[in-house]
Amino acid sequence: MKAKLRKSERLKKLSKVIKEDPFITDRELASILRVSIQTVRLDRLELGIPESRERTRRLAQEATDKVKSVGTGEVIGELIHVELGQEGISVMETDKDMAFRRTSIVRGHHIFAQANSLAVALVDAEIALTGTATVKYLRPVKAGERLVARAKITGRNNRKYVVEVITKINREDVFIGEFIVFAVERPGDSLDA
Amino acid sequence: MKAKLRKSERLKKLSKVIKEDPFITDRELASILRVSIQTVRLDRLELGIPESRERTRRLAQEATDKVKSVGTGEVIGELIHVELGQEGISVMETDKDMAFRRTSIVRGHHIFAQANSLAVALVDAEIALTGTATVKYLRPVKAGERLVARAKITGRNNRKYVVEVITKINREDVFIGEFIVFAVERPGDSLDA
DNA sequence: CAGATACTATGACCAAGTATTAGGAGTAGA
DNA sequence: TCTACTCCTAATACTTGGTCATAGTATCTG
Repeated sequence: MKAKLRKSERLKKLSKVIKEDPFITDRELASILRVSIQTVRLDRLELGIPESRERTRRLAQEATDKVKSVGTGEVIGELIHVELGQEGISVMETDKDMAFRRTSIVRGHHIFAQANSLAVALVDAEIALTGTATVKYLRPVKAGERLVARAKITGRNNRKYVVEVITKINREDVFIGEFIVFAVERPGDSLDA
Repeated sequence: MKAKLRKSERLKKLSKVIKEDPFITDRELASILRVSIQTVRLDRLELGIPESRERTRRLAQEATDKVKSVGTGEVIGELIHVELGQEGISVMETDKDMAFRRTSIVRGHHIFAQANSLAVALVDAEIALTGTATVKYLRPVKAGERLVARAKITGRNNRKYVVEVITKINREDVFIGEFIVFAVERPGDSLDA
């Protein structure tokens, strides 16, 4: 069974190497693993790993999609309900890219980002900017948990809006924040209260 | 000179189309532009546009680099000075990807992210989590401006740290925040004060 | 020893190119 | 009108990084 062991180890190493460097070609893989190119191809086939060009293509596709989904929507998370000037709800799926690697705890600024962009989106004005924010993290959020943020405009004074945001995971509050948002005509206007 | 005009227009259209869809092949380009593949290749050569696979490769490379620069470092921005448990400075270059497209004003959560991650990094503990944050945006930040955040630990009570962050652009304050950060042994510990 | 499993080798083929050379079409100036 | 020119197309040979199928060798194992 010596060969089998060698093989399963090689398969592991193969996927590891490819994960680390998706651009690598079969030729390079062959020389790293000290086997023939054919073996590498068979191994890839067995593991269902596509060819180098396909891997690169997917990476690029994924990346451009990601950029678009972040850059195009002005709101972080998915807006599932909005009553302009009143209230709104946004949902955000968290993943390990948002978290500290050691603990899998989502970094605070992602939760803040969801809440902040929702608060800003609620204000019915050409341009709205956050003036101040007071937030509290009630419990750590694990990567993979689904954040539901509900925001309400609770006060208004001229161009100044008070927005309260509560973010929950399965009905449990995990984050609460108060945002003072300003509707601005020309950027550059003072943000002082 | 009719042909020349047609050509220069074609070149423009070529780079435009490629910009919109970097994955497109010469064959597809040829049928879109109603010329032969050879012409497309010559045009690309003239414009210094690499082949489709190379373009994809670069896209993927760029994307993975970006992901790494965000995901690898636990701190948003570049840490240029840290005295653990005392103070630290981080610098972040802003760009248009961080801003609202219409106004080029950097979204608040990016500024928050820099300050928050710096505050957390200052705490000398295995795991540190933000408990509460109170922040104020003093003036809008334009894409391209360089943010310098300086954080100081101003108080400590057992596992609870008070960190004050001031973010400046050329000595002008643009953001000020107070973060209460908790040093936690086991994730899941209460975050209440 | 036979048979299975693992590995290597070979050859035909493909996509999407590069690089080069050659030739036809239209146009502009002498 | 002829010539020279650019522009476009075509044809050919070669490259990379593969797929797919098929055959041969090595090695272990019952």
